[in-house]
Amino acid sequence: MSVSKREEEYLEAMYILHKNKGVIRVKDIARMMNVKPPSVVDALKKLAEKGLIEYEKYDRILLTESGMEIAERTYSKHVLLTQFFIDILGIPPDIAEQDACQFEHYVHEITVQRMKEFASFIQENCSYVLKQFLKEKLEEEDQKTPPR
Amino acid sequence: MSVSKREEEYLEAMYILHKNKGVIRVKDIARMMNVKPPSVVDALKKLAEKGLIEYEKYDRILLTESGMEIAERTYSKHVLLTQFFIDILGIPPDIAEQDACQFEHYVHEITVQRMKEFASFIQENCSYVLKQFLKEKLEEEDQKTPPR
DNA sequence: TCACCGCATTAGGTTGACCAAAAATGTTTA
DNA sequence: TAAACATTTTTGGTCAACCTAATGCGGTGA
Repeated sequence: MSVSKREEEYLEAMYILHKNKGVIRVKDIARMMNVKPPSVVDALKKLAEKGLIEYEKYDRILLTESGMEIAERTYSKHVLLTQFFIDILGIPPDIAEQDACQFEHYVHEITVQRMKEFASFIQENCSYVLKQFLKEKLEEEDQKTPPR
Repeated sequence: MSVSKREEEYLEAMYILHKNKGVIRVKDIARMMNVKPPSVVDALKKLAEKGLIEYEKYDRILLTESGMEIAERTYSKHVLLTQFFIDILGIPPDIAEQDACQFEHYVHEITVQRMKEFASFIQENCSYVLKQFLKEKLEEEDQKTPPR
């Protein structure tokens, strides 16, 4: 049974809530996902049918093992992509975050893996060149945002 | 008026058809997009209403100036992303293609721009290291796909 | 302990994107 | 030039994801 992009996003939101606050509440999911509570309830029902979460109405919400697995995989892509964009390309953090947050749902495992390996490789073998690049780009950005 | 991801994909498909074959036909769009002709017609009507294409039924289909602009922007992101994945990360072309094909609709201009600049910078300043990386990864891949 | 309030849920409805089947149009060929 | 074929369009319907308004639940303070 396949998991849609949107479902993956719900799972990831729940995963983060679980990690940060311990409990997963409809209201908080809604806020994170920028939707209204009824939409969350719809989503929860579907995810429960697919066996990705445990959900009984008015009861606590939990990720099942397979839901957790998907969420973790997605979240780790998120983290890796964000790091790559910031540390290697020197993208501003908020932009990097937004890009990662979409790409994580499509990118192949091999691509993120390679980004990770590439980052290490460059940092080990020509970290000076990388620093040079990042410095240049940072200066270019500062030019565009003139001092107040 | 905003353009959905899907609409952007239709525009890009039409752009490529126009570029490669001169004419844009419903049947060909359908094949490229993996949908049936009625879905294409639905999409065409909406795109025409938004002023992104010229479309009268049974008549030829053309991108307007603003439609063309969106398509070109999207397509150039596509090309750039694909190149980066292949030339810098050493991702197999078909995977690179698939990843680019999704990310192109979300990625910020600055990120693709940076990828381009990064690629040039590395190729100019430590092309040997890059070659080394790609060689290693290629060898790893060959190991996994044993000779027949 | 019960009334209240915030939160969760249901009911009912919208929109975008898709499809199969049928109808309309355009094109080719006998 | 008209029949046959190919392509496009319409019709009518599905499904996912969302919403507002109304209703239901459950913990808290008077």
